[in-house]
Amino acid sequence: MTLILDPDDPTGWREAPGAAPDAHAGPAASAHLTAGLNPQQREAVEYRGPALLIVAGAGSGKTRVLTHRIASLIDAREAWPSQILAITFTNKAAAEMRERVEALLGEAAGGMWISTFHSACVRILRREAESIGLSSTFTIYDSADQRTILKRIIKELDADTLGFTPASAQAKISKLKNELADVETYARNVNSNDPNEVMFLEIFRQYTRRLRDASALDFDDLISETVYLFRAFPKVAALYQRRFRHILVDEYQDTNHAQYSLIRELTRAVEPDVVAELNEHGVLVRGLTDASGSIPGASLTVVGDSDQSIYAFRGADIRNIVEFERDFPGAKVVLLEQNYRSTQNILSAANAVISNNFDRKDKKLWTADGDGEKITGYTGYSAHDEAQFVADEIEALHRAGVAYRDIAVFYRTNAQTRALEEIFVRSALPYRVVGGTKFYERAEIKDAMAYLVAVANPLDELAIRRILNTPKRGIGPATETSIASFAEANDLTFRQAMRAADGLGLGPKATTAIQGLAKLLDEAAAMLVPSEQGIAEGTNAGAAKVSDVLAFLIEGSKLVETLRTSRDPQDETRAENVEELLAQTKDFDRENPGASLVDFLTQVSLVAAADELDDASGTVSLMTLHTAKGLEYHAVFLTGLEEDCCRTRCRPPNPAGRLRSAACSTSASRARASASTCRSR
DNA sequence: AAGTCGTCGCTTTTT
DNA sequence: GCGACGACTT
Repeated sequence: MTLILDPDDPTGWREAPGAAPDAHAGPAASAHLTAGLNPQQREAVEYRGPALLIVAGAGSGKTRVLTHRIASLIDAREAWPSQILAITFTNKAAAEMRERVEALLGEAAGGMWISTFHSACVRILRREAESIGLSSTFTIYDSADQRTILKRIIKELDADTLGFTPASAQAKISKLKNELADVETYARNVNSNDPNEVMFLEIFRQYTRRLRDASALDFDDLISETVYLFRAFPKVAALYQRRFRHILVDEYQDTNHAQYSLIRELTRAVEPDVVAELNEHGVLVRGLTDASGSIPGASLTVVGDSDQSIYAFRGADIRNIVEFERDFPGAKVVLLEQNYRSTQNILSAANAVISNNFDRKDKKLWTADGDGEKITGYTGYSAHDEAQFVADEIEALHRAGVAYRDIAVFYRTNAQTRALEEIFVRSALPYRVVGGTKFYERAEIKDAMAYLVAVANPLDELAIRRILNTPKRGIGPATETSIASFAEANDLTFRQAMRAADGLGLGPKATTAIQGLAKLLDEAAAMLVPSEQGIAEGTNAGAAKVSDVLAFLIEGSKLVETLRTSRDPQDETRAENVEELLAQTKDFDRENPGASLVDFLTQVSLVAAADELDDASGTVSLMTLHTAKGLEYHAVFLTGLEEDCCRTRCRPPNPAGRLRSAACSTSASRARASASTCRSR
């Protein structure tokens, strides 16, 4: 293992006076960084110490506090930008936070890491991949990819007879990974008399093996593998523990065990023996060590509110925030209770719902903005009736001068958009569904992306098999199987087996087709090799741009051509979608000069629904309550509030025309979407 | 190998 | 109510 000095770590910080974190650093911030803050917000910005918990009720200005706190740390020279790691919930929130910090400081603050858990982990893993035997161009599998693999495994093992479905296996694997239980840990606890457990272990094993062989990680791996990396290689961990002196985590109530463990690893002190090793490798630690010769753990700030925990289904553990003071003894707690976004009527209604939660610490949100307009309740006779009400109300708001883009409609599940969309189309209301079936989930886009993935990561068998016969080139399942078994028998990768297609004894047509595809992918990969100068600099100089590679692949595979000449009328739209993807890669190339294909693929893998939201769109936004978290609108509609609306599975379909639907809207005041836990019974 | 028809089961919520 | 998948046909 080699330790390198982080390339984007400015060296100046070592010389700076007071660079070491110091709890008694004196008056913290310039006045402009605390101006206009209430006393509690100011306290949260100015507090200096190892651990700070900011309990921030909905709409209490926590983003403001976080950005001011970061700016204050930098402004007071208590941290260099590169020593800051801030974790946000979406990439969009990260970009906004960076802009706001830079606006406060009046200068660019490059080197700050502000990102989601997943983005930060990918960045670390790509850099340290070789330590854990992974290619730095590893693929990130989304849930559809996971399901495809699990489907194949379940079929091969006949596991469906025991009731396993791809979805059930995926959920179970995800749960285990979020609890940091890897296959071998699970294997040790398996009850060998239970055929279900034995079968699941086999599924888990195969799944793990296939991802490893393909050099691929799923979403949950991104977090857990980073934790394993840090635990197995203290010297690697020390690089990051040394670097990040201030770690700030937003939405802490929605962290799961793996994310919690990651934070614990990152805030761990570096022991003197490891400090000595860092020194030997030329990693500078001067000014960071304390009297005992160790580097103290980073200071940690978490922001959250247990009333706003909505991700328990993906392993979020509310104990992380409830037990923060026990985990980090001596932690300071600041409560933000003044709400700046809603009127009292809205707060009271929200409170009435939340107060039904058990185990709840009472919080009293208040506002100085007065009662405001009352919330409107409406009970419809059907989903369509409800949608019509919403549409009429939106029209009324619009006539009263509210812009469409300041209006949002929320629901629990994506399936609930249907009635709304029908009525909105009929009423000619401009709207946009945020999330749901995304652009990148369309089959033709996944095909084009699979070409890029296959070029970036030649080990990725899933990607290659997806495009093997797309567009149709006469390679059917039989041919596919014979390539796979040839690879297996000769210890080759699928890709290598394709290159050696001559020896497979297939028909001339199939052989030519396979070799043609292998050649296309190899040539595209060759375009990505940087020039000698680029290699010498360690940059991407001389490598083809993403859009050039994609254009080459589309041309060589006839992907768009095939769609254009197809008889299926829908294929014209599909061709346009692929062209749209090409346009997006051009935008990417322009906005990210020097970025690689892997950077593009990573970005696409990690976009959240809310990241796609275009603030200037001029349309009403439709989205799930989960997607809405952290967003803000002038008027919002909550639809489908009736009991049991989303659990049709266990109930017969609703008798026609008698579905009770409830919508409620708030307007003429700024309402902030902030969903709350609603545990039934 | 590709096209057509009929059956099953599925959806909370997401990085 | 829709889409994915398998069996069947050409």
